[in-house]
Amino acid sequence: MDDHATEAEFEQLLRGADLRVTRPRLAVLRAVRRHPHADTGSVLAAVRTEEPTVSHQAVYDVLGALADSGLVRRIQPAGSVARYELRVGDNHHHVVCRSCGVVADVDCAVGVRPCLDASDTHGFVIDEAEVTYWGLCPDCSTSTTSDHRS
Amino acid sequence: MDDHATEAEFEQLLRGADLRVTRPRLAVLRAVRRHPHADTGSVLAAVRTEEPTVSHQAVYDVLGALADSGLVRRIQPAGSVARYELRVGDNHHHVVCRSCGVVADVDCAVGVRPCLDASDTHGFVIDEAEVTYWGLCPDCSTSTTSDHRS
DNA sequence: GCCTTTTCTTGAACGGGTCAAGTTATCTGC
DNA sequence: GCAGATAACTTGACCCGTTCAAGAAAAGGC
Repeated sequence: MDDHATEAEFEQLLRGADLRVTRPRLAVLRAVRRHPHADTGSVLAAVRTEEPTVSHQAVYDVLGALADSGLVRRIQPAGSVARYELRVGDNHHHVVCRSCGVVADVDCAVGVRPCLDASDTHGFVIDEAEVTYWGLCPDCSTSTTSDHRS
Repeated sequence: MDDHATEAEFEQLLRGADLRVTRPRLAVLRAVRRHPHADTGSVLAAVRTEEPTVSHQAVYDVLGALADSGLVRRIQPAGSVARYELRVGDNHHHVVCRSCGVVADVDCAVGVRPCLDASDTHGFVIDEAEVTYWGLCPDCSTSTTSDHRS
């Protein structure tokens, strides 16, 4: 992997968002890039493989700051904890497995801004339409017992 | 309100789902009908105005059982606790206010099963497409400070 | 290099939701 | 109607993701 190049990109991203460049932040960005849709705990674990001293609070803070500046996207399907991904600004959506909870990316077939024209918005000013597909992942749909969520 | 009629309907619904008819369950159904998109705490409070002795655990159990049988629908926008509604099976969606969190119903303009044809589903067997619109409610979009979420 | 401000560490606390054991109530069959 | 079987409810403890608060550390501007 050309980590030097992306490392510099991450720095650019942070500076562009008026965020200081710190080791925890770079480590979080690397972790989210390596583990798309990872929850906070997984990000923390991944970060600590490179930066063992980073606190869990730092990871919460960093993920919050990155999400606020739009550098990462936070998703949270019903019944799941918060998950994060680097893919941002391309209006893609997610499939969630009802059985094991795994998440995958889906490009919406309709186009760039699908379903954004709701029929009656009750006076809401809408800026985003988020689509979540629910179903069973390949593994869970072929297994004999179809539901083994804890 | 013609509560006798709907009371009988609620009984039918429960029996039809192989659920015993109990006072807590009827009270929860009434509460959800009266307070669409209410969270568990609000449902509990509403239930206790009629059945003061109902435990919080009972409300969790009842809402879970009703949701599992499809008598109520559970929604959980990112950053929100679980919310419940009686409107079921009509494939409607929700607008959520980014500022105050209020939820409103939206009939999708596209049709009965919008966006259900995802471009590449990675082998998932999809059974539902859930659309969440994000924006500002009328109150929050007209107030001077546009963001006062706690 | 120094100063200001942001960021991180430490450690406690919060709250929605769940677990578990025992009691109560609903329904079925007589 | 009544008794037994089983589903549902009460009580109370507990879990865990997330947040709060205070002080220490480090990044960036001068």
